[in-house]
Amino acid sequence: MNRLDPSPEGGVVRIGVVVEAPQHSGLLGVLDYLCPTALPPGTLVRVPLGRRVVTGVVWETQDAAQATADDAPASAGFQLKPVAEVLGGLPPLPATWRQLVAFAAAYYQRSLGEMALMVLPPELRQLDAVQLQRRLKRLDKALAADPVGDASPHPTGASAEPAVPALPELSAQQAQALQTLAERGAQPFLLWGSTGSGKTEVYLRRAQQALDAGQQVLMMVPEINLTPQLEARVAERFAGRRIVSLHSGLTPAQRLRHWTMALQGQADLVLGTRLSVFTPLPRLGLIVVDEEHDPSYKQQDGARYSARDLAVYRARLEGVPVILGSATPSLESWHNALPVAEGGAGRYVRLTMPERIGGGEMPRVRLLDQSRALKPTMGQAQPPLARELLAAIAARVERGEQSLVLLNRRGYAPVLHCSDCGWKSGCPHCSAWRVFHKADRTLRCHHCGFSARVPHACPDCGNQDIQPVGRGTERLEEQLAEALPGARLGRIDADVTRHKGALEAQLASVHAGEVDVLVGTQMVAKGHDFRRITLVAAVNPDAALFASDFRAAERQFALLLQAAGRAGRDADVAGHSEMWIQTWHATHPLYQALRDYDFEAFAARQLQERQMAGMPPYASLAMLRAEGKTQQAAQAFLEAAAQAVQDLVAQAPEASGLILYPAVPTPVQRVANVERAQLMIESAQRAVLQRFLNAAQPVWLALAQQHRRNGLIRWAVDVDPLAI
DNA sequence: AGCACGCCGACT
DNA sequence: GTCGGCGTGCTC
Repeated sequence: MNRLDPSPEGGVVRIGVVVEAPQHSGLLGVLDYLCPTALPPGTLVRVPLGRRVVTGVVWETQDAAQATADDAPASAGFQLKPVAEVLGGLPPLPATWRQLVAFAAAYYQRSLGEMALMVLPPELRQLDAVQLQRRLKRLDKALAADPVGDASPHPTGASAEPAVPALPELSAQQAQALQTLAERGAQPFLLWGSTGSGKTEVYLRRAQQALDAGQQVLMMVPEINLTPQLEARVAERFAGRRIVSLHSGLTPAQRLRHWTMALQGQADLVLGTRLSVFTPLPRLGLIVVDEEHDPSYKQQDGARYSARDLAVYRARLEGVPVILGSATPSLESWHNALPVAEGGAGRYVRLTMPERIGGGEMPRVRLLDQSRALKPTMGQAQPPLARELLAAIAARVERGEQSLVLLNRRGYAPVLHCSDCGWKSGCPHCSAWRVFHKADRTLRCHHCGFSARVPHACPDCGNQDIQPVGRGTERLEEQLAEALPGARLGRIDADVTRHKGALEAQLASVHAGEVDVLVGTQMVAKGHDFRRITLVAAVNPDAALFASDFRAAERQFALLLQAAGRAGRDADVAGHSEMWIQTWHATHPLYQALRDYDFEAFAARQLQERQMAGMPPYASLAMLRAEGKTQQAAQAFLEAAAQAVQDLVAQAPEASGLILYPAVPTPVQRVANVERAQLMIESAQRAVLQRFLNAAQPVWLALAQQHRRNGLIRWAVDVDPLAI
């Protein structure tokens, strides 16, 4: 032991450190190391682990003498190693950060170390003390040279001019919302406001108050690249403050720099995506979650956390207000904001802003009954666009107004089909069709990326006549071009956006009026402020009505309403703006509610269905997912997992309704030659589900070990799954 | 997860 | 004779 003690005073302290180690590594919890001095919890260190040195976070400190007095089972039989080095120069991560990470790890069933290290900037995990010191010195120099501005997303050379922009006048409802915010203090708020009602202005005003009070603000958005306008607006409004962005699109060095500025209190406002919910902010005073219903707040692999839910938890932890904003709140948030007297949970304060700023009306919704509209042309192979809709678009082209046609499916056609032998363009590695992309003549699998040139003839029978079936955005663009000669077409989807700068270029040409008809997937429905669009059409919105996923309707309603919000943003054109829904089910309640812009009615109906079906927010769900070499292997593990915890299920209180459903293949059963299956777990009480998962985890861990040689590849628990 | 050790096929 | 495949096992 003596040779491990480098301290001249002879004092050795045992410290607990968390390192990046997934739960199946067997290294759960906190690892013990020796250190000459007691490092405060939250300190970043480099520690030896096996034959390498890894970055870790000091979690707890214990006196060595005291430690030996305790039984210390974790280190029994181990020769404790000393900490390799301390990553000095950075303040320790705050206690609230550690509490947030600990909560997230426990709630989402991941190891503490994995959670803690995963939410640090990736670059930080690579650097040793010397390298980090160098980075910090450079940052200090840059900040000293430019007291405010350099690190902001829009560096401006001449920022000496304090160009205070004139603040827009508040509407009565904005003023009311701000007053309620001021009165109710540190609470969760649901800001329910129509698109165009000025939610952003409320965020900015409230943020201004926090900044003036010397506090930091965390502002979260679903996807930063899709909302460049918000970023610009924040930068403009708070020109005198240091604003940093935090998202996965940054270079590793930028991300480290922005994160460091947040931790050191140099950044006043952090604008970021879901990963920014973990940003350490010593002076945090306000959290904003914009478009809180957006599915991108849920991490979809690894530790599957919900940044929106963690934001609410964090706000309570730190005693600060959190504003969740949306025109179409998630039913969870809606239920939380509904007073108890109205059957809700009454946990959030609801702020309502029903009117659009400037008196602009939402577009009139027109439900176009396709079963009638398309009858005369039913003989054709491909259902075109309804004549009525084409006429409406053509009229707008003539008037110099713009139209947006929404189709949530990219590519030319979702599948190719041989009419002779029945061959279809399946993916050899997945249980899915390969999509025909006409632009580059490929058949592409959207699940595994497998791509090949489109064949000239049927690969099975040699028939030359293979037909595209169905329609994607490419084909829609082509059909519109044919039907509207002379109209200038534009398209925005993931294929266009793949090329860097293409999205910006395309948006700019729309804004410049160089596009008459814009075709796009859901990504165009988000946040963009198109001034001259007076018609939005959804041409294939019905699939969501009958999806097996209980959240499909909620998502579709939000998407359509958000899309409608793209139209009529200028009051002078709002009067004749329209939202067209080309549907086979015009009388469906979802469309009826949409026609009346009645989110409350839609939500009430959905909540009623959820309650009857025992679904969230009236029940808590977890999904046990497995991947295997065969479907049988994946399902065998799930079934064994359910079997192994039968007694735990039996122990749960009767009223909690803890149910394990049978193992089933996932909706897309095979991806990249990996078979996937899942098993749903449900309980009426979140706490019961949590206790159950905590108890089941070690059982499943051991079981998975056995099943690995039977073909189990991976498994994981997804708490509060978005899709089922 | 990494990174070892460890035992069986085709190459400088 | 070695280089290298990835199967099992360990890391405070």
